[in-house]
Amino acid sequence: MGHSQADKARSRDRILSQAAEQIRRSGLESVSVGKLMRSAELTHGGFYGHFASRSDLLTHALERALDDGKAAFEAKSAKAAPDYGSTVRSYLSRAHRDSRTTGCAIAALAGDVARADDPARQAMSAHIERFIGRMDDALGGEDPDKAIFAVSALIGALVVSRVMADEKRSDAVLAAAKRELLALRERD
Amino acid sequence: MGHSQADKARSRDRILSQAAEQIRRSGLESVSVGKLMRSAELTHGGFYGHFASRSDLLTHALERALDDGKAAFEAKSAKAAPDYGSTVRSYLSRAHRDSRTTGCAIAALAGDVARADDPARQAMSAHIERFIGRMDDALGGEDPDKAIFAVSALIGALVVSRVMADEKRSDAVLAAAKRELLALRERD
DNA sequence: TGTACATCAGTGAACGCGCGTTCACTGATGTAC
DNA sequence: TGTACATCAGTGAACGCGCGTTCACTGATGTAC
Repeated sequence: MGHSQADKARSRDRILSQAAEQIRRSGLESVSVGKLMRSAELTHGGFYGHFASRSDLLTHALERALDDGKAAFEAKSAKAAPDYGSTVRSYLSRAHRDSRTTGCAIAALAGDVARADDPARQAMSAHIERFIGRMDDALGGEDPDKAIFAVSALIGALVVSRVMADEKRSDAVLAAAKRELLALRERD
Repeated sequence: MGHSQADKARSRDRILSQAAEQIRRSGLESVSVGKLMRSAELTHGGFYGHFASRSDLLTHALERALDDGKAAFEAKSAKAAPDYGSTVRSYLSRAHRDSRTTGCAIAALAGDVARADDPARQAMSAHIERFIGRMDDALGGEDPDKAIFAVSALIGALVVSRVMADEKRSDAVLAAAKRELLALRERD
C-alpha cells in the first residue's frame, strides 16, 4: 500500500480494470465493493476515496469496459482503416465468442444496459454510434442503413452464439452470420 | 390465503408469473424471495413449499418468461403459419421494443443467459432453435443459414434499439434492420 | 540540504439492512369411518 | 350425511451472512521554511 499521488492513480486504475473485467464476466450488478477492493489488493474502506458510491463506480467501470473492448478489437485489426471483411470475420470468430471478459463490451453488456439508467445508455450508445461510423466508412459510406444493420447483426449473432448450449450450433450461428454479412457488402 | 390443492397450484402460478415479469424487467439475478412472495400476496416462508431454492425458481421463471414471450408473439401473428414479412415487421415494431416486460424473452434475457449455468442456456437454446425453425419454414426451407441469420439479426436489432438513448436513432436501428431483413427474403 | 508538519491514501471496526433459508406453529382441507 | 382426524398450504419469528457506507485512526508523502 503506497501513499503517494501516483500510487493513488495506480490504485484507481487497478480498481477500475478489475471492475470492468467483473462486469463483463458476471454483469453490471455483480460487483460488490468488498470483493472488488480485495481483488485490487486494497481494503474496502479505501473505496470511497476513489468513488462517491458503488453506482458511481459502475458508470466508470462501464466506460472502461467499453474502451478496453474497443482497444482490444482495434489492436487486432491493426491498420488505421480496417476493412469490412476482416472486421466481420474477426468479430464473428470463435476466439471472440469465447473471450467475453476481454472482447467487445457492447455485446457482453447490451442486455444489462438496455435496462440501466440513462448515463449508462448514453455511454454505450456513443460506442455503438462510433462502431456504426467505422462500418459505414468501411462500406464506402453510400448507405448508412447497411452499417446500422451490420452492427446490429454482428452484436446479435455474437450474443446468440454465446447462448447456444450446443457448440456446433453456436459455430453455425457465427458461420451463417459471417456468410450473410459478407454477402451484404456486394448487394445493390 | 386458501388452503386447497387448487389454491396451491394457483399460488405457484402467481409466483412464477411475477418472477417471469421481474426477470424480464430487471434481469435474472434481480429476483429476491421476500419481494417476490409479497408481490404474489404471500409471505416469504411459504416459498419453500413451492420451490427447492431461489436458484430452482430462477430456472422455472426463465422457462415461463420464454413461454410467455412466445405466446404473446404468436397470438399477434394469429395464423397457424405466420409469414416472414409480418414476423419481421412485428418483431421490429416500436411497440415490441417498448414492451420489454411482455415481449420476446430471448431478446430481454440473452445477455443474462449467456453467462448463466447450463440448464438456463439449454432452455433458451431450445427456444431459439424453435424460432429458427419457424423462420426457416416461413422462408421456404431452402437455406437454413438465412433463418439462423435472420433470428440473430432480429434479436440483435431489438437489443441495440433498446440501448440507444436517442429515440430517433433507436427508431433508425429498427427501420434499417426491417429493410435489410425484408430484402434478405428476395436474395439469391 | 535538513527538519517540522499538514496532507491524505489506505486501514479495519462498526453501523443498519436485506438477503436466503429454517422451523414451530395455525387452521382450512379433504379423507376414513 | 356427519364426525374425527391426518394432511399440508401458508405464517411469521429467527438464524447467520454479506452488503454499502461511515469514521476514527495510522503512517508515508511532500511541502514550507
